[in-house]
Amino acid sequence: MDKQFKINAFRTGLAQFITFEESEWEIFSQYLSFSTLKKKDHFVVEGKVCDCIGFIIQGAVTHYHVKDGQEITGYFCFENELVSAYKSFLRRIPSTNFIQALEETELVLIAYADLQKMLNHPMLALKMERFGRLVAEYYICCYEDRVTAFVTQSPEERYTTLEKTAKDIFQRVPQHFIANFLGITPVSLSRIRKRTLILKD
Amino acid sequence: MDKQFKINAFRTGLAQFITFEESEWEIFSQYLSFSTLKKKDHFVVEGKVCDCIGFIIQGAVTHYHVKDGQEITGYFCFENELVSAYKSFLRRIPSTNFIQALEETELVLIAYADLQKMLNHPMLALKMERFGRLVAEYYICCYEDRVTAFVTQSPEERYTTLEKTAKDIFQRVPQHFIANFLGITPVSLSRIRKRTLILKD
DNA sequence: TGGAAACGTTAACAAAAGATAAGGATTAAA
DNA sequence: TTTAATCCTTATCTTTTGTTAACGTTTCCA
Repeated sequence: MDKQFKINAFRTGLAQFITFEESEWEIFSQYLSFSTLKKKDHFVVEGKVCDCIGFIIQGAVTHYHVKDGQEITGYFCFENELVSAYKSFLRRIPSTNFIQALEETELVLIAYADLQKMLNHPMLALKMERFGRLVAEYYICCYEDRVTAFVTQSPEERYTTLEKTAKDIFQRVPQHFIANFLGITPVSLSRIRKRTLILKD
Repeated sequence: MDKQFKINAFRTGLAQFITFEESEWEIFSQYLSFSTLKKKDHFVVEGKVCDCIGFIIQGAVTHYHVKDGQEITGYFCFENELVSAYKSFLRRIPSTNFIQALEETELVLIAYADLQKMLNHPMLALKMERFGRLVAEYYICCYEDRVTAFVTQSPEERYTTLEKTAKDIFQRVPQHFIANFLGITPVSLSRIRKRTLILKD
């Protein structure tokens, strides 16, 4: 995939958070790098500090933990979303989970060191601080909903909500990943689907 | 409680995020206001836009949802922590939950409108953007752990972890609130406690 | 293209959690 | 101080979930 295309797509995608003036973009874009993950390639590995934030131009990734030798999927990201092991990235500590490409995935990357340089760059500092703030605030809102769902809803309710609000995920992600995401086992999700399907008639 | 004391405590407490120069503090502190909540007073009510971020000088609050007429506690905050219904505050939408004082609680407040003024204040803008970013990043890290716990751990494991890492909560918060926080019913938590107590001998 | 791996469903059983109610202890309030 | 409210525990029963394993499909490679 062409770099210029990726850069443009990135700029468009960032508009949900912030827009750069030409002069700012010229500087900002010099700090970007690019990466293509093949299916099953890892973006982050447990035990290593996550060094980049990625923006997905094309493709999809999963976040998963390994517990007792089992992989448990906690999250997915698709096109036009940022991806990183944020706690690891922000605190510079080893990641506790893996991030892996579900399909061939095209990314634009911002390295931690480069982000720091931009935060210290007189022309960019204010905008980058704001950019960081808005991204972080965005995730807070997402997380708030997610935690609320775990606290106030049953697994079946969480499934029903997901099925209503993000039906496309089911076309794109194996069902047992979605089960993990909902905090239940694949077998249990299969049962819930059967139950709720009958009720729909 | 004396305002000057509260302001000083606030400044000290903010040091976990950011430190202000004298000149900055003079401006910043003019935007602060103060509040004392009596036990059971609400900081935020469902259906209303949350207008402030509070910093707890003294006291404790709970976040709770009402579902089918039942109160379900999702979170607690204590001294030296910020409190707000963030999604409501940030997006200017009605809150989906209540925030209520568990004890008499002393707060320093930043109103949304004032925060915007500070973000536009030439002397303060950069620092406030950074402040906002760091606070939001802090919560992302908290939320990441919380969601991970829901996805990868059983209720019993979540209880055991909490009991290890934040035992003091049990001295300060009714147990059925903690049950909600863990995503289970009070009856179930009581059983888990009995189970794990026996295993300890 | 043939064999292996991955995936979803189902069954059977065990374990855990939810719902409801009752009882006792503590705390708060009238 | 007496009454009421709050809180935790326990018991019983129902429902749901977890666990393990089997089966048939589909997908993926080698």
